[in-house]
Amino acid sequence: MTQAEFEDTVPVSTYAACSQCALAKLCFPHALPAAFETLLPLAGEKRIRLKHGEFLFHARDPQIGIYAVKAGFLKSCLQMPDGQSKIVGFLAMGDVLGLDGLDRRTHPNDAIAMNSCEVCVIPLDKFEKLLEHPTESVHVRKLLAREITRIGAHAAALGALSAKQLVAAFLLDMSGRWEDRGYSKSEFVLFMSRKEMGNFLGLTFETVSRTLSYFQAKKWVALQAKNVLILNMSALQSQVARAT
Amino acid sequence: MTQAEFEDTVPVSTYAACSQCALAKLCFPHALPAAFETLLPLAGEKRIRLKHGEFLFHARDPQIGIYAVKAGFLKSCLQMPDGQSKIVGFLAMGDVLGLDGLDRRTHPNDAIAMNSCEVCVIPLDKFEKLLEHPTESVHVRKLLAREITRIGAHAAALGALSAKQLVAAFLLDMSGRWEDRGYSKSEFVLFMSRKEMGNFLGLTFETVSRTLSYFQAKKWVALQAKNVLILNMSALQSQVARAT
DNA sequence: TCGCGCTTTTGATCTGTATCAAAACCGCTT
DNA sequence: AAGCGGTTTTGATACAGATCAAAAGCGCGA
Repeated sequence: MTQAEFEDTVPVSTYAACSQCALAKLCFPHALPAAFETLLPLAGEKRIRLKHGEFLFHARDPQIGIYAVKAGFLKSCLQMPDGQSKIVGFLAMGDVLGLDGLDRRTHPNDAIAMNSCEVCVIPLDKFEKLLEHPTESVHVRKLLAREITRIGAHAAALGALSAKQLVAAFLLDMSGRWEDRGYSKSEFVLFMSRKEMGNFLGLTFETVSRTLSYFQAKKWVALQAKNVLILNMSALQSQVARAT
Repeated sequence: MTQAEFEDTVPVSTYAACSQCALAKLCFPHALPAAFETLLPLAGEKRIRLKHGEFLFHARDPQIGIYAVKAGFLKSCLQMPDGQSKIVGFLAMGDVLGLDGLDRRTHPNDAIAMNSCEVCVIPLDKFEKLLEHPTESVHVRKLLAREITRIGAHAAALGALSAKQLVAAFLLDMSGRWEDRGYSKSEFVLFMSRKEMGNFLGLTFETVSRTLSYFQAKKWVALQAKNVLILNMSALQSQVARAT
């Protein structure tokens, strides 16, 4: 898919650059200082709006740019050899997508909107301009390294933890991500279905549902549909460290 | 651990730079062309020898440099919250280690020698010099992106595949890695124990052993201890795509 | 060469999670 | 507000893989 075709398939609009974006401190924090003002117009000048279920990009698509989530939630999905699709990550505002395409200039995964999303686009040529500045170059390497660490921990968890441990760890992870963004760490909304949680955790949605019910029965969390209220954070933490 | 303490704990010796290393085309291929000769002395001038079970670095150690495997095999292990240690990757000659420490300047994992190893060290300051050259900078980003893709695929596999699929995929992966290094893709030696395979794949060693016996009974592979002879590559491939 | 400890294989049984099934619940559209 | 499709919960059962157990194989040092 070319850039033109791409712009044809999704609504694109032009906005202010990162300098005016409250989220810039999350995706490209170093681009903010006054000294870099010449770089600012290079990045984030376009945004893409997506509706629930729309693809930001497909696996195997040539990489057109790097993306930063401005609003909404997306999932990153890998196509398995046996046909099914596995969720390998959930993306929220401030998260950067598409960096893993830098190896082969092709995305290894699908990026799919889970609700109404707004995503900043940094076209590849402008991204490369950005990288000429050492500070940005270091930052991009950090983002890449962080992603390796994150997925590595996820892989280890999938291979080592029980359903209860996985679900507890997931709730704590979500809690931390909301906290990072300045929201409550004990009261938040899960933006994915039980099925998507299960897919991500390598469990069936029934097991996820049962496990959440179990935590609720233990009074560790209070649940209402996708609303989560964490009542006993440390109980969840020790559940992660315990087996079964 | 400081560089000095580090050198105190493991035998270190000085050798020729990458320019004379037959493996340079695997780790830092772009450093080879004549135009970059000024950069060559910066990299790979030190090597570390490790014996079976010795640590190249521990999780949480401050990052001292980037490493490239010259000979031997290592494993990268993550410490789980419940105490156990999970293998998240196996490293062989030409593989680069330690890049994921670039985020926090601290290694997120242990790197442990599985036999007698020789590892090239690129101290961090020299690595940064190397990065000043755009070609190397691009290459490092590619290595990082490739690692994200690799671990992502591994995580997806752990969450989605059955024991038979996992073991078949593992054999094919090993086969491919030997082929990449110019060896036979159908006859090779597994450099890890069944226990380590199981740890990596999220299975018990008994299940790994049973599954290998099953493949052998099917005449898809011939096994003798750690020696593998693949007799029916496509059967293994379709096993990966099939369930159960 | 022998013997000791560790790894691997194979068997028997158990269990956590998947699967199958159905009812309750929710968000949307009309 | 009623109806409808998809999601979530809960129950009953099945099974893949874990666990427990024991024998066989192998590498290595004395």
